[in-house]
Amino acid sequence: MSTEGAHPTTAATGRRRELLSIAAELFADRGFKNTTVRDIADAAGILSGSLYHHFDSKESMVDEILSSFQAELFAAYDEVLRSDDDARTKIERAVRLSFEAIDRHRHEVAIFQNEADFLGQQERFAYLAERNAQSRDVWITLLEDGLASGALRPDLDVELTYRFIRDTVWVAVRWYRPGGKLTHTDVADQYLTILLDGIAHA
Amino acid sequence: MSTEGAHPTTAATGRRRELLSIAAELFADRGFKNTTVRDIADAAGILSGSLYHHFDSKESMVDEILSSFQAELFAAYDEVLRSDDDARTKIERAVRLSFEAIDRHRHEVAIFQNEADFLGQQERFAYLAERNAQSRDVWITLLEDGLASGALRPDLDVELTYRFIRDTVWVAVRWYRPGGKLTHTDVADQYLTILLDGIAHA
DNA sequence: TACAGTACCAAGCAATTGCTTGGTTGGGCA
DNA sequence: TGCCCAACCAAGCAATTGCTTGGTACTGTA
Repeated sequence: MSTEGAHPTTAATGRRRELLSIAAELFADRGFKNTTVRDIADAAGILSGSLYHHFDSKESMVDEILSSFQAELFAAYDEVLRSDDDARTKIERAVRLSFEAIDRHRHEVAIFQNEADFLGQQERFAYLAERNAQSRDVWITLLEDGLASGALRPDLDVELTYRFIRDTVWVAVRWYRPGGKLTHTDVADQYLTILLDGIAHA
Repeated sequence: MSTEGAHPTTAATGRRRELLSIAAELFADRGFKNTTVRDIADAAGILSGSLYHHFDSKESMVDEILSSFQAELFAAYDEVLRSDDDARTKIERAVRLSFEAIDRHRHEVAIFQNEADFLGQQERFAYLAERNAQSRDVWITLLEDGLASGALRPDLDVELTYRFIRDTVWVAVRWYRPGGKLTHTDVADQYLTILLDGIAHA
């Protein structure tokens, strides 16, 4: 009868986490709708029905994958916001933090990128839209602080710049692979260089 | 027995085009796998079986949608490449051209962005990967010309810059809506400003 | 040794899916 | 008038889907 948190049985038994990880990889690669419970079970070496010993639906699997990832991510954003770094440093930290999330949670990021719009239509996943709004607030705040402090050029359209950064950062999940030639720090460095100073010759 | 072209009956009868347009919107909004032939038929006001009078499979519908769009897009790229504009102008034109494509063919762009990876696994859609490579060639050429002519800053990583531009441009299809407050030209202007000169204060 | 709980299997059901088949309708043309 | 043909309907089939049910093997604990 323990009812703390959205996922009462999140006290992962090990196997549960393992299955979620397998599911996350498949959801990220093929899409949620395009992954069958039999696919997941096959990858785990069990029968599809056995999944329902651990989870009560395929939906609750994505739900748990996404919500636990989001919780971790937004905790990190909050820390940046609450720090007393200057505006430019905060922006840099927020960008680096995002690439770090891509490095450590590619499947979760990919699922969110690909499925949030569609899943968000269901009431169960309404928190996805809330998180989106929350993320926008973070960035708009950072950018406005940057403008106010003179760190950013005054002719920027804040809303459009926010979208530019958001899209640019997260879409990297499509090609970035941990363990590849480029570390997530390398990518963040280059992206920040372009973002802050542009590609044109000075 | 006419066998010219990949789609023998592409000589659109009007109704055919109409059905493809309806399908494209649904594919873009819900995803290919997530759109049923009954969804398409309902939206068109006919029964699902009647679709098979016009097309021989759901797959051939996306196929036709994507391949005809790609043909148009790459013709436009070619024109930029063959022009005698300077390097920077060519880059600007290529960016603007992409936003124009998003404006005029949002559904097609969205489908390509969302489904290309998955569909590309099938032999039938191998041309998607080829087009991707072709697009990369275009951009790498433009960027290297820009570096050679001194229009771009010499410390740029060409490969990463290519990805940066590609991702940034196409991902805009997720939020851009024709007829909204911002025209595609507005968006292109702002994006080019950031891309070329960065967001930091000079 | 008895027992409880976790992790799973074996079989199958109801709904949904893409697609097929054989027929009907109505406008254009000779 | 007779015919054609594009466009559609009505019904349904086989496969796939998410999920359920009733049971079994194994492990740790008292």
